[in-house]
Amino acid sequence: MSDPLSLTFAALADPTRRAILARLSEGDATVNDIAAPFEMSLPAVSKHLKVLEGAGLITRSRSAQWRPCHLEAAPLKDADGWIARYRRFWDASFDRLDDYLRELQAGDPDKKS
Amino acid sequence: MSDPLSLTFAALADPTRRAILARLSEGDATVNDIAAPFEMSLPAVSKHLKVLEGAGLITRSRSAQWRPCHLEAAPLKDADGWIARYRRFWDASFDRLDDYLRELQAGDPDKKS
DNA sequence: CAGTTAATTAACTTATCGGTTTAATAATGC
DNA sequence: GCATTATTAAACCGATAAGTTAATTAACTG
Repeated sequence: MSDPLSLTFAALADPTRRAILARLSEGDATVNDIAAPFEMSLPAVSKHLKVLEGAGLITRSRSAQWRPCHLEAAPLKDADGWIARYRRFWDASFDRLDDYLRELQAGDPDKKS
Repeated sequence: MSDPLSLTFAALADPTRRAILARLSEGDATVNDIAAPFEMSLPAVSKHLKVLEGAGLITRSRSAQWRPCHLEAAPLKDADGWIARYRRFWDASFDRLDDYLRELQAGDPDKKS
C-alpha cells in the first residue's frame, strides 16, 4: 500500500536505522557486527534490517552462516530528488534556474568533475 | 522522545503530507484550501497538519477564523544535509571533494541555521 | 553425530498512526 | 443573541511499529 518514497522516508525515520546505514557506508557488515553498538536484542536489529531491505536501502547476500548487508543508495537518491525541489526555500543560491540546472547535472551520466 | 531528524523523516513518510508541503510551496493556504483535493475528512487533514507542525515543517498564524499554513524549510535542509553524505554512492560526479565544495556553496549565502 | 555460532521466526505486549464521527471552540456577520 | 464558517478536540477503531523472550533454521566444526 505504501509507495516507495514513503517506505524510504519511514525507514529513515528511526535513529537506529540511520546509524545502521552510516555503518554500512563504511563497508558491508554482518548482522552481529551491525548489532554490536546497540543496546537492543538481535531480533530487534534484524527487524530494522528487514525494514531497510523492504525500502530497498540494503541488500543481503549469503556467505556461509553470515548474511552480509550492503548499502543500496538508489532510494536515497529518490528521497534527495524529492527534497531537492524545496532547496530554493532555504538556499538563496538555489533559485528555480539553479535547481533546474542541478537536476540536469544529476540526471546526466557523464562525469564532469 | 523522537529527535528532530526522525520527526522530519516520519512527517515526510506519508504521501498526503508530502502533497500538503507541495501545495504550500506555492503559497500559504488555509486548512480548508489544503483539505480540498483530498478524499478524507477535515479532522484527518488537521491531524496531518499537526504532524507537520510538530516536525517544524509548517507554522500557522491566525487571520480571523482562518489559520493560514506556511511552509518552513529548515527541517528539510537538515534532512537534505543527512542524505548529502550518501550522495557519492549514487552520483559519480559527487565524490568527496565535490560534496565538500557543494556544502560550502550551500552553507555560505545564508547563515541562519 | 553433537555442539556452537549466525540469524530469523513466532508469539506477545505496548504504543503510535491514520482514519472515522460527533462535539466543541473561535471568529465573523446579521 | 443567533446563525454560519473555519478549525480543532474527543473518543473510538483497526492496523502497524518497535521492542521483548523463547524457539527455530542454517551452516560450520570437532
